[in-house]
Amino acid sequence: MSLACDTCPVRDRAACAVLEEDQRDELAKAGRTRTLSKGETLFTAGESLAACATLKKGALKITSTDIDGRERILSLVHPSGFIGEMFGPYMRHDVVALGDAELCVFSGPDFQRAIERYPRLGQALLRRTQEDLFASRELLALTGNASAETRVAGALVSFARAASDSPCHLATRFDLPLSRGELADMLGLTIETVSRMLTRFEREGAIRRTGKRGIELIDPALLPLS
Amino acid sequence: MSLACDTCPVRDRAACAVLEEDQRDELAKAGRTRTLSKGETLFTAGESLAACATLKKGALKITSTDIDGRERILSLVHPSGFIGEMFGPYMRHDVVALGDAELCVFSGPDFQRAIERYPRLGQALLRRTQEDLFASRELLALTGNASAETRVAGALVSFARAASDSPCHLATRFDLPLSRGELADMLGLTIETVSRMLTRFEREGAIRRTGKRGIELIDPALLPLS
DNA sequence: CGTCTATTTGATGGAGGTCAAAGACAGTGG
DNA sequence: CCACTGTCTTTGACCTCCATCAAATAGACG
Repeated sequence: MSLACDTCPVRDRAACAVLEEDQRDELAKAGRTRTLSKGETLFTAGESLAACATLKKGALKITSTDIDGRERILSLVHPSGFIGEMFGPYMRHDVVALGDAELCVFSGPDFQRAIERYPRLGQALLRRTQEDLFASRELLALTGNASAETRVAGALVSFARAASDSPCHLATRFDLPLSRGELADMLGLTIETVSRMLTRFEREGAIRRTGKRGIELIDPALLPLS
Repeated sequence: MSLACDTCPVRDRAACAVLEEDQRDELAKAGRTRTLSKGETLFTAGESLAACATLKKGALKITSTDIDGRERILSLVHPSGFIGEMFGPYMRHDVVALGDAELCVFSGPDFQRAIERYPRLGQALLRRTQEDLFASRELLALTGNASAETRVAGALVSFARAASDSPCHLATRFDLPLSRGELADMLGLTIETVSRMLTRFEREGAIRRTGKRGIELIDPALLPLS
């Protein structure tokens, strides 16, 4: 199935936005639309198939699972994000839908050809990959030697930033994109500790919780950021 | 000062190796050689100057420092490695020499122009940046919820792998590229804990230590990897 | 209303951080 | 050659923070 770029919700923001219209249509011929429902797996670590995708709707998590079966969330992917493993011989991580999601999927070789044909696409991806690298290092710094309090606070601020339109501004009301368990897996903590920290922040007047996922930032200055 | 690519020790492995000879000479005109001595800083987080570099000799660490002044090592850079922040308006992290080092340095704009002119260069950097991203995520997985024992063991194996010629083989004798303190900063532990774990591994017969930095892998199977 | 799952809260213990001090070297100068 | 100094590492004692275990609560849904 070929792609309907005309109606694509991320056509101006995704990597392919740097292409001319005819180039994008050409690329679209190599891609396929795919929908995932909550919890469904897009890629599995170790798969020999190199592939990549642009996320159109929903959210994904990139995870690795250690020997004892404990899952670690390495990154979150938001709409217009790119998940790419064009080069390696196999997929390095699991990629799973956090909720219902919709993507454009390309085979690794197809996409590599597109990069060679359209240098601007490669440059756009380079920029994106560098951003992903910085995000990964930021998470590394956050989970490195910070206290549980600081980690949870940092995650809240990071979600508040992602939920606002401008990246330097915090949304005051937003929904957590993750369950307590997923938040714990991302921060290297346990469900109980995450829950306790949220309770503490609410008791101290920094946030208010509405339902399981809703967060309202009352006084971000009370969050113990590092 | 223009660069002497002819005598460059990493001319076949660095990103610029994908260029034709005349293209590389052209790029060299924009670059400068720089030497650093142990502990010297190449880039400082927050610097407004976008720049990038290829490491020719020595080793670097990429670090971030949190508010209480605790340093976290986010990545190590080995010869032929690329340190690039071409796009952002400012440097995201500190980059410091672990020992004496030698590099080619380019200004961000100069290098961006080179990428536009030579698409193969951009593709090579994309591949490298993806590798860096995977390495960062691997460290994230290692330091996430593993025990101190597992983290130190993982670091040892990773260094043993880096010290051997083939990436799937472990060197049996090698020198740690980091001090105890740096190792601790990289693994999110303390100096004392790192020291205790090394003592434990030696007592259990997994390794032998010679001097401060020397490590001999006696029985890697005894290392408690996850 | 009953069942299932996600979350919260409490009690307890252990891994690792913190504080403190002793070695182990390398370099310096007498 | 030998003290002296400064830095890095090791080792020990103690205590804190967070994981673990356990149970209560809250929603979601049939």
